Amino acid sequence: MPELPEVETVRRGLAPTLVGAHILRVDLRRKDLRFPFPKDFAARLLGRQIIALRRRAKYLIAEMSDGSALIAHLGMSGSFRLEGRADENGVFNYPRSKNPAHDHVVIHLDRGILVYNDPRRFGFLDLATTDDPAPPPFLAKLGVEPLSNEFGAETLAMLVAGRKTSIKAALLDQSLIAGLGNIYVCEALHRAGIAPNRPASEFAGRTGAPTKETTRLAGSIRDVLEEAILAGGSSLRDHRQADGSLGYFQHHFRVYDRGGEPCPRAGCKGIIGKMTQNGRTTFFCPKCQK
DNA sequence: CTGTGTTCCTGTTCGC
DNA sequence: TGCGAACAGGAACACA
Repeated sequence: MPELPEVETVRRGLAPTLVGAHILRVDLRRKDLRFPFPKDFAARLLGRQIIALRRRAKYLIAEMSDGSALIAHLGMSGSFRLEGRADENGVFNYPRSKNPAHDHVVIHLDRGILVYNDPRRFGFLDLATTDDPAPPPFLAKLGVEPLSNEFGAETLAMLVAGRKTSIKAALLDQSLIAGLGNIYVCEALHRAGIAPNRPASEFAGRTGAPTKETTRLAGSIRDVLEEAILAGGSSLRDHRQADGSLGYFQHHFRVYDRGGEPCPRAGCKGIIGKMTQNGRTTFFCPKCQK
């Protein structure tokens, strides 16, 4: 589920409750997720107040009153949920449901309970502290934020220059552009009418000036992310009312997971195809993506 | 340094 | 209907 738009949607959903909340208790229900929890993880969060909830690429960052920060990556199947109803004594209880499978971390706040659930455990939580000025290496390696002002056709052209790999693999590389995943790369390439297996370096432009294609691609990336965030925001209410397993944006996909269906581009008679690139499935229209 | 294949894990879907 | 195989939104890691 979680690429940049999903993480941003989660951030917006959590922020009103988390920002300003104090951490009263942290329960780790296993010793690791993808990685072991950092030393004294729970103890170091205790008593802190969350003063901001930010997003960097697919990471959520909860900034604490003491300058430390809780960093979360949802991997493939991670999610946060809030259990916010107090009992008659004003105490928040966990668990409220009988069988909370894969609830690995339970953070008790003064205004609710934040639960991290992750069946596949590809996600992880980390803590950046004030004693250690160097940001965690996985944040330091991240490339440009695709919705920032830094990102545009010129930046994209520069980033792919000299790359021997496909444009699809380049767009998935988090050290170049940070936040795109398999779905939105497929979607952006379709919108831009670009074949996923073309060499990335073709989008560098010959004279340093971005080509029309590169400009179109940069625009498509921005558009699809922004639209997905809007749709995610509007369907978050549904997500809360239902019991959690509904995706946010899948009805808006034009190619992803639509192999065999007609291409939705106006006037295009193509049929959406499927191929594998670098071990990931690519969906594309062989007719209008050149 | 760059590019690619493997690996971690469980749940869901697919094909026989 | 049942059951094993294939596959899934990610990315660190090992290696060519």
